[in-house]
Amino acid sequence: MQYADVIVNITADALDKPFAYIVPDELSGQVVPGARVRVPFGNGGRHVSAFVVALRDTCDYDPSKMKAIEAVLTGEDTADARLIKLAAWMCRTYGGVMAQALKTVLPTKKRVRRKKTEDVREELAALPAPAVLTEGQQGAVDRILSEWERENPRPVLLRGVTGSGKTLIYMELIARVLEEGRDVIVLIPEIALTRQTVMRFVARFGGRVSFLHSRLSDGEKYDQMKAARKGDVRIMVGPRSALFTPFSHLGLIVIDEEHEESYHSELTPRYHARETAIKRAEIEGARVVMGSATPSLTASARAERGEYLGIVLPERYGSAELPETKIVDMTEEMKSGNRSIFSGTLKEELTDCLREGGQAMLFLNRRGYAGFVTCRACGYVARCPHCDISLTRHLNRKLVCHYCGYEIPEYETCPSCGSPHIGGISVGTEQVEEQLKKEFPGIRTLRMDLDTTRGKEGHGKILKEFGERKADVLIGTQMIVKGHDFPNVTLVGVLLADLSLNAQDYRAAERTFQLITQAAGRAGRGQKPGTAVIQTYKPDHFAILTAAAQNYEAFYKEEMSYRRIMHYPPEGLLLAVLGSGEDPAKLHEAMEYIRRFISRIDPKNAFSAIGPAPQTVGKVRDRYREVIYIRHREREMLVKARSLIERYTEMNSGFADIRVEFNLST
DNA sequence: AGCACGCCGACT
DNA sequence: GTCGGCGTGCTC
Repeated sequence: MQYADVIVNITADALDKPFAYIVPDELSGQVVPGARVRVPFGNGGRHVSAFVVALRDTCDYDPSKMKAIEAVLTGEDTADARLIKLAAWMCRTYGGVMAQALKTVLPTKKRVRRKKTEDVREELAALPAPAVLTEGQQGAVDRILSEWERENPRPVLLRGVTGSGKTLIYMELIARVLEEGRDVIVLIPEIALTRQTVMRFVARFGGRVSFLHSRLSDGEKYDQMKAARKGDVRIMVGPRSALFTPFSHLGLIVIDEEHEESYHSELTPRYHARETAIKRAEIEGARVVMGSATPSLTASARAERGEYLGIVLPERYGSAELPETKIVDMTEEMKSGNRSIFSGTLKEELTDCLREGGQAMLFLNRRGYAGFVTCRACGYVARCPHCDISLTRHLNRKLVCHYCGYEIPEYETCPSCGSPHIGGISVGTEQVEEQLKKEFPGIRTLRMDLDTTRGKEGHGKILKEFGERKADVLIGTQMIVKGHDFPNVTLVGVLLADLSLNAQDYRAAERTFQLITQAAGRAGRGQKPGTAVIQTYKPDHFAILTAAAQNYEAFYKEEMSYRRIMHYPPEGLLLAVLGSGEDPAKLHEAMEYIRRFISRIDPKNAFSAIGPAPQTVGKVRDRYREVIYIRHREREMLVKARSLIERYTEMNSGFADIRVEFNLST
């Protein structure tokens, strides 16, 4: 006998679980995961449609109480049916079960609580007339439109520095798609959904545009999705989850700031919005346009191979010029006796900036700094000889590689210069603010980091105050560099540019380049020319040099050759097997078993597996976390490895308390 | 969600 | 006596 697990209705909490049904012989073969079926439900003689999420030969439910599937529903090409198809693809591509994929893709109605939505329309009077496209922007629009004439238009990757007018190009394309009677999804990183963005879209498209953001309740989100389904809304702007807006005639998906990490979901299914958008567009017959000043290496590599249409917008929009950048070697500062966080150059520039009535932003790139060990005299950082990833200090006074588990005892003195000033760095935005007030008495500062933005609207409030010139200097972490336009900022200081180079991750250089490029791009966005001061212990590192020169091509070339040598994505595929458990010894043992299992699937050694090693964050909510990386050239092989490991861990009782997840980087 | 079951008030 | 209110609880 064959049984099917079926999801009846995910809009009600109580029904949000699989129900088991008998598969009649005459329907076997047609009943497959992802299929829509008709089933009897409840004792009132009801019949409902449901989604098959799994097939099985055994059942845990009493078979005498079980009902049979009545029919397989086909031929309906509704928005829901297409989204379910997408969910089935996500399941195959990213792993996990169909029920989770369905929950991700279909709008769920939880408790509906209606809040009054804010009306921004009054503020619109303040906006200028619609902008006219420059020659370069019009050229880009024309190239995209002619690509759309083709039988199978490729996804478009638009590269243009901050201020080159990517948003204007999107809007022009959106207007065309709306004229065709088709709908549009615009994905943006959550942090970029500012009042400014909202206003620009509302000014151009009025009531046809709607916004999703994290402050909306589930009920409000559901209402928006309903409005989109009905056709009351034609453009949905929002983060990753907006990708699943149930439009019935989807024509275009825009992905702004394509390189942003927030497009990669941390929850199962661990989908990537870029790949998933391209798949949804394929199912719906829609197009994809993505843009960034600093595209991900993956996207650029695909454009280079011709899988995407790559378009470069060279000029900055308006009269603003690129900022002048100055790289300051902090090792030299230390040698000349300056032990402050601020270099002489930065202090001089800040003094000039304030005297001329300008504003400054100080950016402390703290990402990935936790746990790495550096020499404050020479900037030396210990790296793994096998993986070229910086080592992490553990509580047992050992330095460990998070990729392969290589470890050495902690240093007493710097192996490079002999200085005893080797240890963990701890600089926070608070210390920067304190120090700044000491060195510049009377200076007005605002601080923006996780602590100060926790409150409701905290982050919008800080940006608003800074925009109104209520402070001279804005100090912050990466969140201040994302897409905010302050015309009066003429100086940007990057305090420790190489900090993020030491993240325990093969993408460290890519992230550093992106962050510095964007930080420097904040200076001089209005009429005044800007200056960016980049303080670093590694003034010769290519990621810092190319970012200072705003030279994407040079960075791309160099970084790609490194990825090629190391077989890191996009020059190879990397499957992370993420294990977690409460008992660290048990977890490690289980991960060792997985590692051995991998070498058994592949005796010829076409897989290269590294690890198990602790994950970057080694313990979360009392669960220890380890990872094994598997590299292979072919995606199919990694997908196969994943399903074999999945089956292996399900069948072995030793994995009962261990949770295993997968993450494929391409 | 939607339907049954169930335990209390005013009606032919 | 019974018709109907909607509060719980269950649906493979």
